[in-house]
Amino acid sequence: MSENVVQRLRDEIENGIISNDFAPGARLDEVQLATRFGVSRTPVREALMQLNAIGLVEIRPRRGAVVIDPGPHRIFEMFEVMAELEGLAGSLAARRFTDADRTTILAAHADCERSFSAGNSDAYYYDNERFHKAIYAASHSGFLAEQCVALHRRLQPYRRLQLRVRNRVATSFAEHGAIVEAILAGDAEQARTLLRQHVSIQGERFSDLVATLASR
Amino acid sequence: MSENVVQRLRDEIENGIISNDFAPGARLDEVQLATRFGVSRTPVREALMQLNAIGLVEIRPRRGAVVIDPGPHRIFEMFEVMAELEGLAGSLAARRFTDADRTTILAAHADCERSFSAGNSDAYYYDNERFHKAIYAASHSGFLAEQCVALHRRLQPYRRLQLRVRNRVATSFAEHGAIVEAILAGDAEQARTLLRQHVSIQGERFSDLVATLASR
DNA sequence: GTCAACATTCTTGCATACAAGATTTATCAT
DNA sequence: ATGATAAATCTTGTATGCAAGAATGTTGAC
Repeated sequence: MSENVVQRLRDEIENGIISNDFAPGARLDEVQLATRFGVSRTPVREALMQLNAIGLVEIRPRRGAVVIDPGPHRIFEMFEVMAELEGLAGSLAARRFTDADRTTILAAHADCERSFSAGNSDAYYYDNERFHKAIYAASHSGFLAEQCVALHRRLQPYRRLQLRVRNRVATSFAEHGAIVEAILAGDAEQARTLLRQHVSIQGERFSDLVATLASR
Repeated sequence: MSENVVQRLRDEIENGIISNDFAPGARLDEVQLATRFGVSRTPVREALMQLNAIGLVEIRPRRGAVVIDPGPHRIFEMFEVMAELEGLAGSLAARRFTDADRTTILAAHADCERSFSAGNSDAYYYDNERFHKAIYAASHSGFLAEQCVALHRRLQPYRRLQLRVRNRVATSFAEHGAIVEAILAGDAEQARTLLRQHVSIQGERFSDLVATLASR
C-alpha cells in the first residue's frame, strides 16, 4: 500500500487538515492520533514534524501541535503568490508545450466543459485541478510544478469555497477558454496575465472569501 | 540555549548542507549525527523528517537519508521561480513601502556600495542578502517574504559561486541602484522587471554556473 | 462564593530497546 | 580466481519507558 507508516500518517493528517476534519486551531494530540491510526507515538511525532516544516502545523514547545490558522489576510497573500506562480507556469507553458501537453490540456478543458454544462460543480472542482496541473506539467519546470501543486493543495479548502459563489464556475470556465487559447497560440505574456487574473482574488472576490470564512 | 533539541539539529544539519559540509549525495547516518551532537537518534530522525519535507533531504525507505543533489537544470528552475517571486516582491514593495522601509532599503544599499567600493566581495554577499530581505519586508506580504527567504537560503551556495564571476559584483550593484530607483519612484512594473532580470540566470550566466558547478 | 496556592494528572521530549530489512563479509563450488 | 550463496553485521523503523514541564483539579483562606 504505502511506503511506510510515517508517510501514510503525514498524508492522512494533511488530508484531515485540508478537508477541515482537523479545523484550524485544533490541537493534534499525539496519543490520540497514535491510537486512532493504531501506531505508537514515534511515527506520529515524525509526521507532525514534517507538517510543521511545511507550515501546516505549529509546534509549541512542551505544549503540543496545533493546526495553523492562516487568517484571511494571509490567505490572500497565499493566493497572491499562487497567482504569480501560475502566471509563470502559463508563460512557460506557452513557450514550451509539446503535442502531448496540448492533448492533455485540451482533454482537461473538455472535461471542465462537460462538468460545467452538467452543472456539476463538484466534478468541475476536480476537473479544474486537472486542468491546472496540465499547465504546470506543460511548463516543463519540475520545481515550479512542485511548488504549484503544494500551494494549490494548501489553498484547496478556500478555492472550494470560492466555487460555491454564484456564477463562479461559469466565469472560471470562460477564463479557462481564453487561457487555453493564449497558451496554444504561444502568447506567453497573455497566458501569464490571464492566469494571474484567473487565480488572484481581487476586490469583491476577497470580500466574498472573508464572508464565507466568517460564516463557517 | 535553544528552544529544543530538534530545532537546533534541524538548523545545524541544514546549515551543514547549505555550507556544503554535507555535500549533495552524502549519506546522513543517524547514529553518526546523534553521537556527533550528543543526542539520541530520535531527535535526529525528527530533524531529518523536517528537512525531508522541505526538500533538502531524501529519505529512501530502509536505506537512510541522503542530501539531495539538484542538478544544474533544477537549480536553473529554482532561480527561475526565485526571479518571479522577487519580481512580485519588488512590485508590491513599490506600491506599499513605508518611510521605515525606505530607510532600511537605502541603508542596505549604502552598505552594498561600501563593500563594493572596498572590493570586499564576502561583505558584499552579506549586504546583498540584507538588501533583498529589505525588499521582501517592504512588500508587506508575510507569506511572500517567508517563501523568498526560504528559497534564497536554498540557493545561497550557488549565488555565492556566481559572485565569484569577474565583474559580477559591479554589475549586481549597478542593478541594485536601478531597482532602488524604481521602487522608491513607485514604479511597480519597472521594479518587477528589473528584479526579475537581476535574479534570473539567463544565457551565459547559466553556462558560468554549470561550469563552476562542474569544477567543484 | 471566589480566588489562590498546592498537589495531582496529563502530555510532551528525549532515550533506549527490539525487530525487520539492507548491506557486507565469508565461505564454498566451479 | 570468480561468482554465488549464506551468515553475520549494521541500519533503519517502530514501540516503550522515564523525566520534566504544562494543565487541571482540589483544598483552604478570606
